[in-house]
Amino acid sequence: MPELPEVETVRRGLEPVLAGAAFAEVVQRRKALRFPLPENFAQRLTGRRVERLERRAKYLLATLDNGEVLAMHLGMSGRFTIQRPGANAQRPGEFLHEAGGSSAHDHVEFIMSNGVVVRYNDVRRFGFMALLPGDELATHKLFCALGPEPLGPAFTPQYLAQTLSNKRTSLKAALLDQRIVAGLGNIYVCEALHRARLSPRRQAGSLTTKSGRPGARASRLVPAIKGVLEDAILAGGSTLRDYRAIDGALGYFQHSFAVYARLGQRCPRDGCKGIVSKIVQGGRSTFFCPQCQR
DNA sequence: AAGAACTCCTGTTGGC
DNA sequence: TGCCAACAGGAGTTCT
Repeated sequence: MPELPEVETVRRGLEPVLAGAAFAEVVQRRKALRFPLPENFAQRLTGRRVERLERRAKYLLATLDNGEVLAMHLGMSGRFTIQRPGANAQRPGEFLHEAGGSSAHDHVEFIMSNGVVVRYNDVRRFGFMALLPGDELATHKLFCALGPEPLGPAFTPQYLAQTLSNKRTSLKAALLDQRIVAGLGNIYVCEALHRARLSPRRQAGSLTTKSGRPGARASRLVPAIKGVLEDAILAGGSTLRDYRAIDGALGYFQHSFAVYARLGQRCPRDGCKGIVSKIVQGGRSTFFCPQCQR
């Protein structure tokens, strides 16, 4: 479910309640999510203080006062909700979890020293949590192969053209590959390719010119990716089905989609008369405008 | 060895 | 209305 903008929105919501607080109690309702939860998970967290909450790709990283890092991935349907101390009555229109009390698919609960209850809910259980030594993060198998942050300075047209050179897979599949660039998912790849006027079917290696320089296409694509992500973060992410920020707020970037989930509608690009198409690539739906995306 | 297919899981939706 | 197949924001594993 959540891609980089949604995870970043969750991070910004959780950071004020987690950073500086300690785990007073940890409730673990099942042994495993996608993978087994860490051995002695609750015991190892209890009493630890969270020093900071960061994001890498689609991971949330809570650095603890003993040097360990709690890494959390939301998978497709994972979400965090918070219950503030004394917030018992459900107010009209309020997100269910804000009313307090756990519900089905709440798999982990963090009761913090500041009285806030943070719940991890994940219907499909494709998410997972790991507890790792901080100094081993960079070399851990979950993180060592991740590509650069798309919003970071290392993600440049030069980097992308270089990395994609000779790749025969589709541009769509390449951008979903977290080893190439880390944090994009199905929605934002579709949207970025539309902004860059590039076909999702184009061979990834075709971004590289004969001279090996980035060329016009890579030079359009990189700013398109950054722009889409920045706009989506400003909008609090996209709510398709059930994604919410931790306070229950809806993202609203879905209202700005140019192509995603807009099959059959007019391409919104000025002067383009195309109709949004849908194809399947690697088992995932791709939305694009065959008219202006080449 | 790159690239594509399959897999995990539950809930919702759309077509008949 | 009911039933059932298709599909959903991800990504590790297994195949070809």
